[in-house]
Amino acid sequence: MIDRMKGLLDDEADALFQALADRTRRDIVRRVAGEGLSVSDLADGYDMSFAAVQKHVAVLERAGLVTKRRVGKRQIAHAEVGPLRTIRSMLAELEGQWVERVQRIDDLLAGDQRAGS
Amino acid sequence: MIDRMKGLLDDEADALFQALADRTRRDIVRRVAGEGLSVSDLADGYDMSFAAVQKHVAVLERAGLVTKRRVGKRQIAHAEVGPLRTIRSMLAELEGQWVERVQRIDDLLAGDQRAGS
DNA sequence: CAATCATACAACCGACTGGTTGTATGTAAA
DNA sequence: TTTACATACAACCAGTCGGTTGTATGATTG
Repeated sequence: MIDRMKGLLDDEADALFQALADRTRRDIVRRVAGEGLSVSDLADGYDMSFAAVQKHVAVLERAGLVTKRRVGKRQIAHAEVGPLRTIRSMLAELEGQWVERVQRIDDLLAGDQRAGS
Repeated sequence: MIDRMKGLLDDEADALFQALADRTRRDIVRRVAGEGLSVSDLADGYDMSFAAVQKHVAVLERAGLVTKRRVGKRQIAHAEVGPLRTIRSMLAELEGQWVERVQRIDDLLAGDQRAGS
């Protein structure tokens, strides 16, 4: 594994953890997890300006956790589950000595879903 | 579930994700995962001052990811695996394969996912 | 077309972060 | 006790973050 690749992985991990290190952004991910929501609909749910919510969505988008799809004049945000699994496998690695056991549990719980990032 | 408890959980999640949102701190967790390491031994591994590494360890300690145990004049840092599992279950919740079940629980217990930051 | 709604983005502000250096304290060894 | 080593902590600095307001652009509706 070349050094540059490790840097990229670290960049991705930085972005993912940083994106989730804010309760509003975690809540946004939860709310767009099922069906998508427009940025305005999202913003209505929080006691802050539209622009603030928009910036939160932008952070999630840059981290790859959310994608937007334009529908008419609205921009619908959807959660991307792949990066979440990436984080979970990173955490599994961090757990170290328990990594195999945990991974086995994950595979069981994930069931139909593929496990690689 | 009272509102204050959700706030505490959010505080914990904020601290955990924030603590892991730095590659040096993730590396520290990796390095102390098996046997512990003194702060100086840790600091030798990074191209930054001892004080900087010490502050990273302090952040991990505040988040509960690392504990220190004094041995002689050294302070040995150990990784705590519990909080890592806490994060992993939070991520599992976010992933949405359990979204319906989780949503039902949330609706029963609180109803208000919206977090005024 | 004009008017309106949804989004984007820039500029600004206070607080926090990640690093530095310097100094103080505690423990061990001579 | 003196010396040296390991840790703690305060003060400082530049950059980032989470929020604000204001303005501009895009798409839908009258």
